[in-house]
Amino acid sequence: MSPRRKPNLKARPLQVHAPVFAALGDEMRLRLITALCVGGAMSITQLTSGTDISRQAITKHLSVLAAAGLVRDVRRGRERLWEFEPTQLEETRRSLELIGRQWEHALAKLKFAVESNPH
Amino acid sequence: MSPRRKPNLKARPLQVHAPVFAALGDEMRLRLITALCVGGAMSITQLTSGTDISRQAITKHLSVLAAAGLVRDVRRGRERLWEFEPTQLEETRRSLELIGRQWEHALAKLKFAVESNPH
DNA sequence: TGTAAATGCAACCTACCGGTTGCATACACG
DNA sequence: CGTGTATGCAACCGGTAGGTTGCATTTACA
Repeated sequence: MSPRRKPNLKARPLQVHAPVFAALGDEMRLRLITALCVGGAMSITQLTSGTDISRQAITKHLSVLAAAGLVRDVRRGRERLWEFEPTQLEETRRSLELIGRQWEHALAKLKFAVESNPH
Repeated sequence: MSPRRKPNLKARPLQVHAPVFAALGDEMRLRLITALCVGGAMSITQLTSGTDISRQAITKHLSVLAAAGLVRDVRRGRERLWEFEPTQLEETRRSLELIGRQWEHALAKLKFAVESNPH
């Protein structure tokens, strides 16, 4: 018997991560994530300054990121601070890792089949 | 001195991965990737059967994935086989990993600042 | 050689996405 | 209490993404 890999019990289909990938699929939103990640929690106006688009556009981007669970907001006085929320990103990253492993596994199986039936 | 982390020399900004994330941000395309990954190279018609959308739609999705470097095609006779191309996906996965680490690093720095200036 | 299968090309349509502008609202602070 | 700052809400707009349909082209094979 070939050494059997431990089955991944909570193997949710990759498709469930589509909204997260879609949220990440925009340069400006990736910049926002980076900013929040290295700079800590920031307000909308803070995030807007330094960009060349309007505050409303930034607000929309933050909404998309929040809907995907990548950031969350916390009210403080009259301002609304946004902060990076690492859990969802990490989970999505692991799903990519899993795909890579499945690929290696498929390759190994193919190689085995070829070797055991060369002609 | 706190133990300094080895600087990541080829630290391309996260934004360069936006097209890859955008390509991954669609359920159907994630299904296609999964299919190619576990099932090996497949033709367009093979990939179309089992879905409820047209062959042309599948072709477009494959083009998007190919443009992002996630799949590649190889002609064989009158059919065109598509196969998963793991390199780009792995690189993108590592960029997510990096973000997570930057976040942890920022947290640690914040904690240090708070502890060394408690009042 | 003729025919059906696999694919390519192009036009078209609709919905949504990223962005703007204008105005309303909440609230810190002198 | 008034004023400026930070934000919310909604309408609007152009472009493009995702899908379809129709027809042309290539090629395996009887």
